[in-house]
Amino acid sequence: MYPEFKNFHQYFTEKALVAQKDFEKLLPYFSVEKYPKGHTLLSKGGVNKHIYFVEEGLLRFYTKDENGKEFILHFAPENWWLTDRNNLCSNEPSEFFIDAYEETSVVLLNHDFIEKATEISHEFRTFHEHILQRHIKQLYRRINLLISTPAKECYIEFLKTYPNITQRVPQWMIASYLGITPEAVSRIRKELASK
Amino acid sequence: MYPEFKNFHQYFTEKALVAQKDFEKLLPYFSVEKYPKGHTLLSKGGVNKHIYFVEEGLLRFYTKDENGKEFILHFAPENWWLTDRNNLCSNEPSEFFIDAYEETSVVLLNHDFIEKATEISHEFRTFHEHILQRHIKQLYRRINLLISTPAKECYIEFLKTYPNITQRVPQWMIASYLGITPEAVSRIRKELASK
DNA sequence: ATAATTTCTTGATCTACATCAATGTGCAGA
DNA sequence: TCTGCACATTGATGTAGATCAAGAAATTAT
Repeated sequence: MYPEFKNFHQYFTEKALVAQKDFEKLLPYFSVEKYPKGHTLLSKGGVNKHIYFVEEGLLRFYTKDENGKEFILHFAPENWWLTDRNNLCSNEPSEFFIDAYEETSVVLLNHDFIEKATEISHEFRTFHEHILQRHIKQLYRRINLLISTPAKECYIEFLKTYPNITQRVPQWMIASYLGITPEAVSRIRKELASK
Repeated sequence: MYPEFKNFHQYFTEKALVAQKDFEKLLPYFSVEKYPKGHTLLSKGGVNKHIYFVEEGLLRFYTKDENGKEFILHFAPENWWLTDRNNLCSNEPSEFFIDAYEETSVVLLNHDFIEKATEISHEFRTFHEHILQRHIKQLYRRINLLISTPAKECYIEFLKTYPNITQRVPQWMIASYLGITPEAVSRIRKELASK
């Protein structure tokens, strides 16, 4: 069923507990897109009101400093959400970049979808609120890690948050996510391996 | 008007653009509390489903590590919101602490208030969504700062976020918020003063 | 006011991680 | 298969900020 958005469907019915009949009502309100490796979905200064559900592949959300150095705020592999939430409500230009690191297919939603879905399905409404709250909590956890913990433990936490992503992205992206250098990641790994 | 929650009222009518008649309908749905300096509103392991609007005073939101060292995630002076959002939806015990660093009076809301307010006032609904999104954006900015920027600039950004808080809290709390030591804050200040 | 406690400053050393540089490794294209 | 090129490793050295320690200043308690 729904080969193009199997994960999305499964997520809605099994995680968000949205009834199949409600899901069917929502079919007209979203679309599926496929992006090649390296495709840019949002650049600094742009406006992008989409909410992405990653069906397959890997997106990354990041900033660049004056020298073009990238800082990754968030990876989004299969079954993750990604959006520049600021953009949703306002028309302010974004400070962030989003691009596809692998060939990626996404389910494309916008604010109307959320409105419609919360109207149709009480389950979705509750679930949507829940994921927003959980997202905020995760961000606080990450801040807490960054201000309280040395790089080695941040790396260990990273592995827990994104199991198997290590094999899919170059080391400098992990370093960029952790706020350290690729060399430091290499040494941390060496040390962890020796145990 | 409303001497006990003047700021709250002003915030609702002027910032959230809630009509006076709608505000009046909400009067039965919240209460005002006053806490003495040092009062603990939430401890790790506890559950606390309140949303606080700080009418007067100063709350802080923080964690502690195994050695009891505190890490401040968030200050909330007048006109700020504070809540352990995870707690709102679930009954999981909290990982965080909240306490009053000054004598503080808060407007106490809970999830029902938000439901009611979004039902009564479309303006509030939009505004509430907006502040959630903005909150997430702020958290990403902070993460971005932490992974990309040396302590001095983090300190400068802190001053922008919380003008005048410097005079109200000890230096170690600022250090704790920035993830550095009080000595480092002292040196950063000295350096900034010499310009 | 005096004592006690907390906070702030400053200096001396230490350490985690950065930077720079060289070498090694695996994969993509001719 | 050889040639690049991006990526990973390792070593040598530098530096921001930590830690430790002592004294000054400010606050709070007696």
